[in-house]
This record gives sequence, structure tokens and C-alpha cells, in this order.
Amino acid sequence: MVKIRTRFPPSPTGYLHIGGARTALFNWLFARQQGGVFILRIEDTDQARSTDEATRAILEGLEWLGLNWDEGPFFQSQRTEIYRQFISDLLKQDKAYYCHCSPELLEKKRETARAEGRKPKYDGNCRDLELGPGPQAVVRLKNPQTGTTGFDDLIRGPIVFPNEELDDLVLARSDGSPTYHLAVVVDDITMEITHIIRGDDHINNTPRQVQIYQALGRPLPFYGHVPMILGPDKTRLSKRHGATSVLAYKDMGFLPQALINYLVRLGWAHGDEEIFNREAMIQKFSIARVGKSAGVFNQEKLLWLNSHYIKESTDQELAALLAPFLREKGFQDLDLEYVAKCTATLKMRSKTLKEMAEAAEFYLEEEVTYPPEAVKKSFSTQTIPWMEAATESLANLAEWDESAMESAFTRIIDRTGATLKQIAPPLRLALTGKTASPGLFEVMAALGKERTLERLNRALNYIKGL
RNA sequence: GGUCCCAUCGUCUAGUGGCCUAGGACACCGGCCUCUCACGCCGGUAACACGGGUUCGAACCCCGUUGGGACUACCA
Repeated sequence: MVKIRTRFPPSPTGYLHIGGARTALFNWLFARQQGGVFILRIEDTDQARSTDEATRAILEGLEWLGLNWDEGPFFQSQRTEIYRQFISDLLKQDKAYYCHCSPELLEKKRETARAEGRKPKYDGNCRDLELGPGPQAVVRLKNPQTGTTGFDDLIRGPIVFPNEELDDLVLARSDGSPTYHLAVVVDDITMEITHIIRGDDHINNTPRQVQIYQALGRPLPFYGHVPMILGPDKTRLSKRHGATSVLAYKDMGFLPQALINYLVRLGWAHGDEEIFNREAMIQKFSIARVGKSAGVFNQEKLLWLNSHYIKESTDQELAALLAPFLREKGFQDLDLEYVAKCTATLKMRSKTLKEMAEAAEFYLEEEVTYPPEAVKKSFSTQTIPWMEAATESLANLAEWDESAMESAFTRIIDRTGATLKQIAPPLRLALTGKTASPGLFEVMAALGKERTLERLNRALNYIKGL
């Protein structure tokens, strides 16, 4: 059996975006599932627009998502000799020819053709002139002019194009460099790619590439064209729609497994299942079951998945993940054990790590501040006896856990005649500086006895000074 | 314009001729739980683009219409 080989070929003209990430994911999943090989290839033939920085960002994005590649990264810019070889072979076999038409002339012809309602395709002017190389010459593929060119798409089934629609495409530019179509095909041949899974914006490119395979006398790979990802306005997802860079989602506090899970479900389903960890995805993914229609990127659902994976993470994992976000907020010396205790109270209430970091601030601040509105609502002379009773009972607690606190509070309620509903708000404000927070007992347990008593005493003094 | 692709709730989707008075998930709206906020649980609103066929029977098959999208470069 032939080993399956897939590839992800980004061009380094920008960051790794959501659409690219999903294409990479599908290729990766298919390779992993089939025991195949996943190859990374950087398509940097467009020297003007390619940057090293973009390459780094793409690699970093893939690494963050955990889409590890087995071979590469290969760079097209380092393979020019290979392309040259293939082009000269084609020329020798009369499958390609030199064309001396200037870009200006071609552009003019296209315009008049368009104006007259004809197809603006190359007219084959130099096809049979048997011209040699020249300073302005490009190399074109000599395509069949009748008949059809097609392929059997893994996702969409057979797709056929009339050859009259296809013109003699340029294989080599006048400077000798290969064009995209030639480079892709040569790379896929030499890298022995068996399955090409890519965006459906390439469907129309495929017959051209098929013709190059045919001219070269090589067997076709399998093609699977996955649908595009759209923004909420149903146009192609782009910067206009906010963050589409994978790393931007990292910075917003998303977990890679949440993004991966979201992406795999965008365009693919396995019955009613929503949650897929890596292993489940690899096992259940099926390229043939990928949907055909474009999908709208929905951040709400991503947030839901993210909160799911946050809940699933252990306190220690969360503490480590949260640390960079906390440091960003200026909390430099972090006691990760303490942070872990805090995350335990926050994981049910946070949709992102960024949100969690914000919610965690009161745990880390030396002194919480009491917002005037909240003070008005919760602090009064009436609360003094409650606070005193609480402070005293808590101070006497031998065990600092939630069940001990609970029994302490039943005694406090007994003694003061107040209800928990009355006592909780002022205590919450004293401990967190907020009117909404994790459960009172949870907060005290996480804060620890010392911090709790400190904060209560400080609040008591504050109220007495009102 | 031409060619190609696509079409089920607002969104992601299940559905491959009878199981569909169309199922799940997100979001939204109610309720329960409750020390606040969440979580969780229960319930609700909400879709087969349209028109023709084929068939005893169509969300599912065929044709057309409409609507979206892609490509149409010496960009990838």
C-alpha cells in the first residue's frame, strides 16, 4: 500500500489565518489517521511579498495548534533548479513553447476581447511559431484545445471543464522563474504528495494543474476541495472581520484545543457530537464527509468550546496558562500554587484566559478597592456586628476549608439573627472589592486564612470610619 | 460576461426516498438551583430558497429559476 502524504503550503505573505489553519488541520488529521506523512512547504516564489517574519508567524501558529509536520519546511525559493529542469523537459518534448508576446500586448488583447464579449484568454499566437528563448519570452504549456479536463474530487465528486475554457498558461516567467501552477505541480510530484486537500478557491485552478500532470505523464493525486470560511457578513473571512490570525486567538486567551475543535466542526460533523479531543478527531475524521457549502465563522461557539476546555483543564494547567496574562497585568511574582487555587474558583466563570486573568485580579492585589456604589449598597453600621462575628468565628477555625466555614456561618447566623443573604454582600465586598464574585466560601478558601482575616479587618476599620 | 462550485433554524450542522408534525449544538428567551456572578439542569422560539418534474411517497433524485461564492494574471 502506498503511504499517504499530505501537505500544507502557505505562502508567507501574512500570518497563519483561520482558513489556512483549518486546511492545515484537515491535512494533518488525514495524514495522522492514515498513518501517513504531513509535509510543510513554504510557497515563497513571490519574493516581493514574502517575508521571514510571516514564515516565523506561520510556524509558530502551527506549533501552537499542535499541528506538527513530519517533513519540511521546504522553501520553493530554494528549488528553482528543479523547476527549471521540469520546464526544459516540457520544452524538449514539445509540451511547452516559448511565447514572445509582451504583457502590454496581452493586456490589450484581453481588453478588446472583453469589450467584444469574447473570453479574455490567450489566443495561442506563438503556439506554433516554434520560437526560441528571448529576453521577454515566457514558457507556455501547450494545452489540448478540444475535449475536457476533469478530476474526481474527494468531497464533491467528478468535476469537468471544457478545454476551450482553458488557455495555454504560463509556466515560466520571462525571468525564468516558475509560476505558481508549475511550482505546485512539480513540488507535489517530487514530494510524492498523494492527497491534496485545499480550499475550494482552487477548484478552478485544478484543471490547469491536471494538464501539467498530464503533460508530464504523471499520475494524478487525489484532490479534496474544502469549503471556504466566511465572516458574519457572509463574505470571505478577512481582517475586516476582526482577528483572523491564529496567534491573535492565542493572545485573546483561547486554548488551542478549543480552536482546533471549533475548526474541525466547521464543515464537518460526526452525528450529534460536538466535543472532539485530538485522539477522537483523528479517529473519526473523514474527508469524504466534509460538507460542501461555505461556513460562517461564529466566535460565540468558539467561546463556548473554550469555556468547555477551560473547565476541563486542571488547576495547575490553568495556573501555567494564566501566568503570562497575569504578568501582562503587572503581577510579576506569581505563586503558581496560589494561582492554581484561584483558578479553581474561576474556571466555571471564564470564557477565555484573558477574562480569567481579569477576574483573578482581586486575588493578587495587595489591597482591594471598594467602589463607592458598592459601599453605599453593602457597607453600613449595621454590618459591623456581622463582620465582627464573622471575623471572630473564622479566626477560631482550626480547619480552613469550606465545610468548616459553612458550620461557622450557621453559628454566626444564629448569633446575629441575620441571614446569609444579608451577611454575604458586605463580606464579598470586603474580600473582593466586588458585588459579584465566586462563592464566598470558595473565595475565602482560595485566599487563605491570613489574607481573609486581613481583608475583613481592613474593611471593618473602613466601615467604622465612614 | 464566461466557466466552475454551493444552497436545512440567526450560526455550525444531522438527515443519503417512508423512522421527519425535520434531530443536536451555539446564541437568544423563560424556569429551577442559589450568598452575588457563573456553572449545571429543565423548557421554549426558530429552518428544508423558489418553481417544475420522477415516485404510491421527496429535505433527500432530475431540470429550471433565484441567490451566494470562486476563478478568469509573467499573485499564490
